[in-house]
Amino acid sequence: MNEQLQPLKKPVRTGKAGRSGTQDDIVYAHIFEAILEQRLAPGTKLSEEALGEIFGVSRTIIRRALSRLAHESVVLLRPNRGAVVASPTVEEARQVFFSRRMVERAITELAVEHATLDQLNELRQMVREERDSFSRGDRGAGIRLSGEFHLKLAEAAGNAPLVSFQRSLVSQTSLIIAQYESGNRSHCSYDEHMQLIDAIEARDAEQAVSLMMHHMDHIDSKLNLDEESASDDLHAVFSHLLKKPKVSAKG
Amino acid sequence: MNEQLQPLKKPVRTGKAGRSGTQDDIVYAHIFEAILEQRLAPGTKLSEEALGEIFGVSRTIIRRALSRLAHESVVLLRPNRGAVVASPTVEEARQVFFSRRMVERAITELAVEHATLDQLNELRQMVREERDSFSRGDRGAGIRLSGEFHLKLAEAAGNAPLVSFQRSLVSQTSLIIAQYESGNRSHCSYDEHMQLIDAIEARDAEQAVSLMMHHMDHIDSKLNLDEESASDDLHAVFSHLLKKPKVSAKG
DNA sequence: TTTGCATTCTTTGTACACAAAAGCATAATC
DNA sequence: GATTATGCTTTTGTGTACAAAGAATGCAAA
Repeated sequence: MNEQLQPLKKPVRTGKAGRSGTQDDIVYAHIFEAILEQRLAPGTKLSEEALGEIFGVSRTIIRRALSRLAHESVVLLRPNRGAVVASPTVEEARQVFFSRRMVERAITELAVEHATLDQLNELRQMVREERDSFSRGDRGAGIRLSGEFHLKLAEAAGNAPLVSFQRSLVSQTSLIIAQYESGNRSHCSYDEHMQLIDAIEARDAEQAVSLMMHHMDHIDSKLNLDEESASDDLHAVFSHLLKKPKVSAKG
Repeated sequence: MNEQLQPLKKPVRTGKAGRSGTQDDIVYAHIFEAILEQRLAPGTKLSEEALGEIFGVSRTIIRRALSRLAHESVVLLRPNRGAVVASPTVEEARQVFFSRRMVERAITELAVEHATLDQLNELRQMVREERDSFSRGDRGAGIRLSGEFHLKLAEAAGNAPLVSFQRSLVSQTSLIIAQYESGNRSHCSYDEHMQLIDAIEARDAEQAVSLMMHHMDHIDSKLNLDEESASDDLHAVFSHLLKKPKVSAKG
């Protein structure tokens, strides 16, 4: 209980905000990152007081961060019961993927029209970082960077509502991957990301969309959503009843 | 300053929540309704203290409601500067409409597959209410009910992320209509809504999507986004600089 | 032993007080 | 007379105390 971070150092990268972080941005980013990197398992209870102590801020800040996360369906906010890390069911996962296909298609088409060379080079840089993460075995960072790639692509498409929706979808997708990805098949999406950028730079809409749809298929096929989801499914079904306050920060 | 509602009576309809309202739901719904019905003009400053006094709750509740509205891009939350009713620019309006076309197409296709007869009858009931509002000259309620129709349709489609995105888009669309609709052409969408329900009930996907797309065209064509947006545009451009604390509750 | 109830304890919900930041007006100086 | 600086006011940001709602535990009765 008495382990506490020195008051809010690491700004993390909150996406793009120039002012890299008011306090709640920082808390938000930390919790989100912890969820993505599976240091916080689905179903884990997120006590306001405990988090406040850990981050050295009051419950007010924590509450705002949790509220944002809840709006993106990454945590579940139960009235009078507090927040838990969301445990998407198989059906919810399917719905997220359906929406993502729709959005990614639109984003790709818009990006072919609007993405600047600067933006495409930024995207390439992100893919390199993603590849480095996987090659040094940091799966959590890899998943996070892969998500940030798709978010950056949405920004390059230049449609604000789509960006906002995509942010929510990417967050949920990351959670789903963390929960359902079948073990050892490494999540090596960086190659497909690179090809996608090339097709966009060539302004080849048909090819770009085709690559994106295949990319979605590949992500999909790595998950246990369809067949063997029996045991995992059972776990997912009951995980919101079970309370396992496994705050797996190093003991 | 000393006019105050008796502490939070009218629950409004917050959408579908069984427990029809914690305090912030009620405040949220009231402010949202006021914006939709143009009792709060774009650019209007939303002071936390004033609203708290009006609704008889503390700033904490107001702040949460404003935060939700900001997440839906209905109000703009400027750090240390407070909240104002959003003033979507022409470009932002175009982006919202682009996203809406995409989402409405998907929703229509899903609704053809999944909507139950009960849901379709509920939708018909909503359209009747919408028609009644317009026929008794209540344009604000009409716009709101029209938006709620599209939201209900999204729920009938059975995809949670789409519902959430649609909620945000509908809110923004209502704001855009309030800001840009060219005067006297009454917003009589209820007829198209009825035809749409019929096509969905007939499970005629092609027809339903076609109707929906034409419906979008019609909404679009009633707005001043394309040509004559000069003066209105100027107003929109500067409304975030000007401060006009026109809290148009009856003085 | 098990089940139902009551009490206690933990955790969230709300209000309020204080601190800090931004805006405004006044005044002084160039 | 215009412009800038400074302090004054208003409004938001944050922390904290208190209230209320759930959950857990223990005791009693069947």
